[in-house]
Amino acid sequence: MSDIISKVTIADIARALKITPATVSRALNNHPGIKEETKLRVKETALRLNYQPNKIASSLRLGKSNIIGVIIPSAEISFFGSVVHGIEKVANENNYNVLIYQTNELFEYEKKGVQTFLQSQVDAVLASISKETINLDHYQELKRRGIPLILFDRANDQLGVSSVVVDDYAGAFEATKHLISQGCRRIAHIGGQQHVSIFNQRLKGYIDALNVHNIPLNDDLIVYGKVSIDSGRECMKQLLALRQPPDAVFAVEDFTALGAIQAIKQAGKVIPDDIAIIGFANEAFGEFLTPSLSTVNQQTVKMGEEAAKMFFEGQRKGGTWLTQPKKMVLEPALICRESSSKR
Amino acid sequence: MSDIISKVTIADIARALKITPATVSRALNNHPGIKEETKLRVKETALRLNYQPNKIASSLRLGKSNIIGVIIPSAEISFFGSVVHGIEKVANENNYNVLIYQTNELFEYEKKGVQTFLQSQVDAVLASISKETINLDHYQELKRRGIPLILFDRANDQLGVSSVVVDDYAGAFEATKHLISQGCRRIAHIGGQQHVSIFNQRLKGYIDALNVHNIPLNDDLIVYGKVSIDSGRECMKQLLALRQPPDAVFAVEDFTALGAIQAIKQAGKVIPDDIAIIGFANEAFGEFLTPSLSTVNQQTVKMGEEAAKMFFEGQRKGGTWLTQPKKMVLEPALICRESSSKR
DNA sequence: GTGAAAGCGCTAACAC
DNA sequence: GTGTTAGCGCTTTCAC
Repeated sequence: MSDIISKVTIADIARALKITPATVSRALNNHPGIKEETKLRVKETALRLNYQPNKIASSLRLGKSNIIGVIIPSAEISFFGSVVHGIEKVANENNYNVLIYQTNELFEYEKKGVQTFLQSQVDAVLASISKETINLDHYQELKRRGIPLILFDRANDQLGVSSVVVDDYAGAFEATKHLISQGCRRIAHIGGQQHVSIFNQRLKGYIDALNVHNIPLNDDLIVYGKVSIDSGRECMKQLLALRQPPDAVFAVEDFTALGAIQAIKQAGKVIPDDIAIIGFANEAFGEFLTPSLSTVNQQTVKMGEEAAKMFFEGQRKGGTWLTQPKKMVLEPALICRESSSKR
Repeated sequence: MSDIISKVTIADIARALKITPATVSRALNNHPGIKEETKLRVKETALRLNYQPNKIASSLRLGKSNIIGVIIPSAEISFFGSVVHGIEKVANENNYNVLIYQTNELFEYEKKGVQTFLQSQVDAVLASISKETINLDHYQELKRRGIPLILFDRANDQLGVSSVVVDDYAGAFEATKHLISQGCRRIAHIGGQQHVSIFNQRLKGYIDALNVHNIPLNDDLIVYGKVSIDSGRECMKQLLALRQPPDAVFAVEDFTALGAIQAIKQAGKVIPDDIAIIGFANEAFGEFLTPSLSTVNQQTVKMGEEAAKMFFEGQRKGGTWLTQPKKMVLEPALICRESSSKR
């Protein structure tokens, strides 16, 4: 019954048509200088025999795999899922596949990811650096081998590679400004690890927005956490314990904001009346919360698309490492929902 | 400056040590019958030259790619993200990589996914069938080629392949029973497309739970939607428009439940007091809603792990298509949160 | 316009 | 315990 079909190769097609494998290969690849008629006959036979090209063989021969390796901290964070979606879209349009490696925010896994991709002979690596990572040598290895590296979101300028990021500073500035416009004056910030540049930028945006609006900076109102629900909750508790608690919070991202919301509710305070809050990232859950969470949208799909496009364009120009690194900065967009809208 | 290193191959190591490539290959693969000393020298040199094995070449030679192809409807649904996580875990332990293909619930993409995987020479395909798919011929093609196929969650018995599913019937039964235990008597069900077996099973579980508890079935209280937030909202509106609206709703999954919640709130009714509600799938957002959403947990990570394990076990026994298909049924677990807990 | 032949990097039979 | 040789399936120079 279920006979397992032996694989059909280019040679089988050649035999069936009494021509050579070389001609079949050329015909299938629409090589100019192959008679139209031959092309047709080859393609017809390929279809009839149910031929599927062996990409592995082709990759070996051509020295390129048509695979993009993507390194992300976690697929559970919808932000990254969304970026990957954008990457996949552009990749598929260019006949590329995408391999994903999750680092779980761990440096060791990140190193292993690069290694895996090296062995898999990916044609490029698109990566978002893990929060834990400080040493960047493993990425240098890609450079030594001439494999394009493009960073997105969690970028790093020292590597001298192209990147697509969102203007975190501007996003933070707008978010803070928005809280000010709602009448808040004691605006707290729950920040993240300051060696991660995006988190540092958001802090700066917050500070400058206060300055511009002549609101004195208050050290008590800035706390640093580890960027997670739990950490957000703990940081908020600290803020609530102040003799004079804040009337608004700008959280470094949405999960942190979520934790903060839980702490605020637990303390019996009302959002946004007692304390207004805004996050960053536009995670999927934000719009479903009660009150719904104000946040900053980062154009995730576009970020992925642009990162992938950078690779394909660099490829056309002969190698990303040879051309000047480009930095693309996407404009963030404020999303005002209930959690920050005072009447 | 940035010299691009030419690739180091097995031959380079051989040359450096004045031995043959064959020996190097064997040494690197820990072949028994290679002197320990040789192995050491080879590995040392490999490290020194910064050698990275070329998996593509190895794959071509061995006729296996060490890649598992995974077909899912969407990575945005955290349910699938979570299953993939489980698959990746087991895959990595077995030195395998995972390629993901998203179908966006579209039949055409599903076909294209299988095709892509065929060309990429994946060693196995793990898939969850899209809602739109009825024709299953593209999966037969995998069979013809002897490529193991294992289904998860959205399975189909006609294909005669192994699968890992959750006991949807039992989950639905428990969910409904729980609503009954809370004192609800007019329990509605917002169902999904009935040709998708998991949705059909959930309907059955709902019906039987009512029967067992002597609650008469009421056709008005069963509406069918397309399993999305919007559809959930619309279906709920229908139910609210009844002369006698329900006092509880069992939604076919969490996004549907979310839409229903929005409609209930909009109508000015209180959850769970006026209408209790429970979903299915334990999506990430459920615990953050207000009120938090009761639901049924499906052991997603385990589902992925088990599906992957099935492949590796079948591999040891010489081909999944030759052995009897196995069906693994995971037990769902009720998660009671606020949306269904009457005082 | 098509054929012949070599080779991408690796591994496995078969030698000895 | 290691070398020799051939070949996985494809593409591409060099012929003619």
